[in-house]
Amino acid sequence: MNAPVANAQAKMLNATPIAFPCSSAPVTRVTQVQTYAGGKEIYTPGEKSGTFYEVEFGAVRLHRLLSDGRRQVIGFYLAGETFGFEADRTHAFFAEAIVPTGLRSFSQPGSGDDILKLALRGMLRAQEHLAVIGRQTAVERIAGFLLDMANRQGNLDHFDLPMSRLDIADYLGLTIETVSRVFAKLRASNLIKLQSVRCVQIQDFKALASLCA
Amino acid sequence: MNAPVANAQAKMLNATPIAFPCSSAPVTRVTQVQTYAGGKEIYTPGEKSGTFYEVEFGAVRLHRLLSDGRRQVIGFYLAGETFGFEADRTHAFFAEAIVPTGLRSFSQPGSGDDILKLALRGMLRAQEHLAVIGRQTAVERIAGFLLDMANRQGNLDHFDLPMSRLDIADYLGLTIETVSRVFAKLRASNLIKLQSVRCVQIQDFKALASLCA
DNA sequence: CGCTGAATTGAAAATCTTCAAGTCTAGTGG
DNA sequence: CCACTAGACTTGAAGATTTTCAATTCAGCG
Repeated sequence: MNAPVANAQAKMLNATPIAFPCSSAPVTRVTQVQTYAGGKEIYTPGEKSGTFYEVEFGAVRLHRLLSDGRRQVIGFYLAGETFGFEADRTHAFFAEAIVPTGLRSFSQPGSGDDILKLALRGMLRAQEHLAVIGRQTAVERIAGFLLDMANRQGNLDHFDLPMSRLDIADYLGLTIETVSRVFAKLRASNLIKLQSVRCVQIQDFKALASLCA
Repeated sequence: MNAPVANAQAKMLNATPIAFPCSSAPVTRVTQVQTYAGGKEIYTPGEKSGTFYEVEFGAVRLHRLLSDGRRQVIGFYLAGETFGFEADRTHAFFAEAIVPTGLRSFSQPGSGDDILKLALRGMLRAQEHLAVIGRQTAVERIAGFLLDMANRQGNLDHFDLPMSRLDIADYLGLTIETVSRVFAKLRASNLIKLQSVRCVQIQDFKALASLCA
């Protein structure tokens, strides 16, 4: 198995979040790391917000449920990325660990500057998401998604896809079957290679980028 | 003709932006109102940002161009709404007046609190946009779009659509023909009524909302 | 070794896009 | 006042893409 990053702590399972102190405080007071098993909820809609989380390792998914039972994935957060502050005093989404995940939480954001920087980054991310799913075809969306994921993991030769195909589908506004078929097509065209189902190697960056319009 | 709001100043045309002083300063220093004819550029990508704009009347569109010539509309801003600060020091999008429009500009945002509030509101709007175009079918997207527009114009019985069908299409990731057909279908089902091409009356709020999943 | 959930694949049906005519409407000029 | 025009909008039909439903295949785990 080749997954390079996200499964590093795969052995640490089923633990309800356990807090433990942690030294290197980057921005503010309450600094601790909690670990979550894959699939564990971090918060739910309606809970009061005000706490931020930085992903130490693993991956987090934000989503919401539509009234017909479908699910919309709002975003993914990888190691080093921050989430948890939303526009309201109250959370609008579900946050879940996708794989075993460590989160550093900040119950008091530092200066107004810090929180502003985070808000702007959050907006940038939302705009990038918009840019990807505003495209018309499934191939364009998935190519854009893969490039974004590669970029966020340092443009390594190969990288993890910690989320399931269904997560990707719900993120891109497609069905799981379409996602699967587009992956197959990209692989058949030698644009990507799947080292395993959830580990992608981009073989032709330029060609992939040209698909994103 | 029935357009209630956006064309109030339709007679004021072709003016290159003209600045004139204005008294009621809501937040900060440099306060003035500029008017733009429909179709006039407000700023372009690459310009340095730092100035905010509040729409006094009219409507503004943010968009960007894809490499294949297609256009993505990032958002619409109606009277009372604020735009212009983006994640970077530099604008990432085109901003254009859709109809004759008056903008109050703030070259120095007030306190950090003010700018943060605006950033959070901007993020909320981006998330709502995501929620709308993340849906799978054209009917769902347009129903969601109409409800959003109605909501932003005070849930009046009828409201303006200052933007063209093409603008709507580029906003929702659809073609102009699909937008037109869905409007026709909604009208045929008595969910909406078109008082004119760009003035919508929602006849069945609940039914429309139920289409949004 | 056989589960079980995830992922892939196939075929038919539904939806959307594309291309090609129209139609409508506001603005112009006779 | 009325035609005329240009641009926006609508509508039709064919083709392409995507979804849906169903059946396999695959991978990790007891």
